[in-house]
Amino acid sequence: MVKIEDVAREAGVSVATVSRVLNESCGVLPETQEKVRLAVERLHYEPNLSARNLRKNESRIILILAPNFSNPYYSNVLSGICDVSRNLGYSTLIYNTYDSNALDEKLVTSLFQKNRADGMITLAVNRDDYWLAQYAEKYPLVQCSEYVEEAAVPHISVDNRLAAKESVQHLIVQGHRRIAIVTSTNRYLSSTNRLRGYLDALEEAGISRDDSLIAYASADYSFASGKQAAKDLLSLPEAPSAIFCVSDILALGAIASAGKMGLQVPWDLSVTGFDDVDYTTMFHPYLTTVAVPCYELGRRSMLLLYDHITQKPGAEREVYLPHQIILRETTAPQARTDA
Amino acid sequence: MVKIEDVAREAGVSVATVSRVLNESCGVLPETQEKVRLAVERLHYEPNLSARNLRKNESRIILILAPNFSNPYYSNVLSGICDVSRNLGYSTLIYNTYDSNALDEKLVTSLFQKNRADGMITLAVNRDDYWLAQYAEKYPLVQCSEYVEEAAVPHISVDNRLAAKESVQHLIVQGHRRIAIVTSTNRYLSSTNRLRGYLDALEEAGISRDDSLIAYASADYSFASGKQAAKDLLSLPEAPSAIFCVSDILALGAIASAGKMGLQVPWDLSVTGFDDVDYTTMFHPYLTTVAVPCYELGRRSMLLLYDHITQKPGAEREVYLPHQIILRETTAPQARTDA
DNA sequence: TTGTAGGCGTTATCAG
DNA sequence: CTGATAACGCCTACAA
Repeated sequence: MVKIEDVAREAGVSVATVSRVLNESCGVLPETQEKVRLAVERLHYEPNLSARNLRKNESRIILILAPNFSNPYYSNVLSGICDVSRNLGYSTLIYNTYDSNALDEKLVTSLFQKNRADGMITLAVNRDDYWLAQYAEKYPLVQCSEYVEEAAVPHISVDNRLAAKESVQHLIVQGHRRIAIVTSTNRYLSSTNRLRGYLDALEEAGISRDDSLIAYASADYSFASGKQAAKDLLSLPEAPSAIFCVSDILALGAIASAGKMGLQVPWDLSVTGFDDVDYTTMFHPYLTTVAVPCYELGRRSMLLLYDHITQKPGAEREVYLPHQIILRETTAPQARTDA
Repeated sequence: MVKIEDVAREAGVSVATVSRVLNESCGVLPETQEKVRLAVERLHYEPNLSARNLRKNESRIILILAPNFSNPYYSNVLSGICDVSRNLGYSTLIYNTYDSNALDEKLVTSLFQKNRADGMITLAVNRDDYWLAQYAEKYPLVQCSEYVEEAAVPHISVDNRLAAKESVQHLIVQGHRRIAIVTSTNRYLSSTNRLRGYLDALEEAGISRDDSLIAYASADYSFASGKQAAKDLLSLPEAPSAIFCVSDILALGAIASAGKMGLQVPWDLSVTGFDDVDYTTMFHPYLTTVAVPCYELGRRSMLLLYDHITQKPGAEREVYLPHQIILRETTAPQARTDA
């Protein structure tokens, strides 16, 4: 292993000078700098990060708390984070939280005390993970997509409530009155807010709430659970003519269920999803959904975290990125069988 | 920050003793051990990893070189790696290689010289990434799924050639003679081997090779490119009655193409995929495919890497995990229109 | 069984 | 502008 001392000898200067050239390059004669650079080249010198980190008391590592990445939503967010962090000179350490819950305060705190990470981005905190607030006072933290409403901790997401409302309004405009929702039993704030948005839309349109039209899929938005939830809904004495699903995969499950029960989407049933992941346009009917800028969400999270790590004055604490309602083939005006 | 010295003072022993308890626990009186443990508890002491790593010349970090994780195949492998590495006391650093190619020797080597990682697992090397061989002489490395055939570098995968052969044989048994393949323009060994397996099966069955039946989809197995490749194939004067695709997503694209051209799968066309990712059973017809044990592949990779890091004598250098042909709804006996 | 002390490779504070 | 040197927090001979 070649170290700074070797470079100093090779360049005929002191280690201090080498270090200066490597870091700031300020206050060193251009010719001395050149000598050092050449020596570094010749020896293929790379500074030892453990030593540097020890000395500077930093790690240049960002911790990412992510649930099962198989969800394409998360993989896109991850890409965004990784791209930015690399540009900023950080490495990204990924901790699998296995579809939340296991997200343990002690584990996380220990990683920071041990000086393993300079900051953290969470992708799927539960709305009641209150411990985060206390944690954020001590270490740089950004919550991406999901966040704890009551805690004043930096977060970045989409306006889920508004997006859901707009999506349901589209259904209402199409003449639907019996509109169901398939949400999830997880404890994500997004699920709550999408339900709120759904109710907002109904209320504004003067449609009274019917709790039998609120179905719950599994915590991890599994296809099977979406299928089951839709089946239950469609088996109701007064079945809905439209279903708003809080995730694309759930919507796909709902469509499958409808097909199995002999219902044609969108003619017999309208379905909408959320997120706009790739497979929404892999099969007909293409899914009407809400596009969420996953990659951008990731990118901005890292940028925001960096502001907090570097203690940039006036760093934002709350960012909402624009969403977009994408009309495709799974919604249609209600067939007027009643009224 | 509480350090080992504080613990020593609190416990009334020397730092050496504390260190011993923390690491080996050998040769320390049980009662002394207890004193130390209590002090650690009281002070919430966590050893500083930078310092420890500097001293022990290790990082306890594993580098994972992965392409776009949005591919569910990779996310499952990743889960397997992460689970094992955590148990082994390693953190996993993920480097996005953006659908290969950018996998740069200099970048990787520098990460090791800098002492940032103790070992590396690659998920998608190209079959001609020969530099890996030299690299592997200096640093622990395991290639997962894809590997460089000519290089004697540890790798773990599935027997792609055999699996492909078996898959095509299933088609042959069903009476198909004009069997096409949709492979990819990427430089993965798996693509090559699946093509070899396809040819093996044909040859063994006495079916002569027809290069017009070999189509190439995009390097990243995109749905759109699968669609296009299938379209070209089906537009042939003598169209194939079965298509073997080297990836599930490609197969889904082929099915979409067939549908668009008025062909019913499996009655008018048989299609098979590869990998068995989740969405193969999200839409009818469910895909006949080859199941690859992704999670297990990841798990075993990390285990193998650990053997190499710890220089376990007789650590394996070549591991093949069993695959499984899964018959579902996209293959059927050929409709005897010819012959 | 336990303690003392030197050093891992850097950076940063001083003098010069 | 440059060089010597003291930390950073930990582990591990070696000594007791």
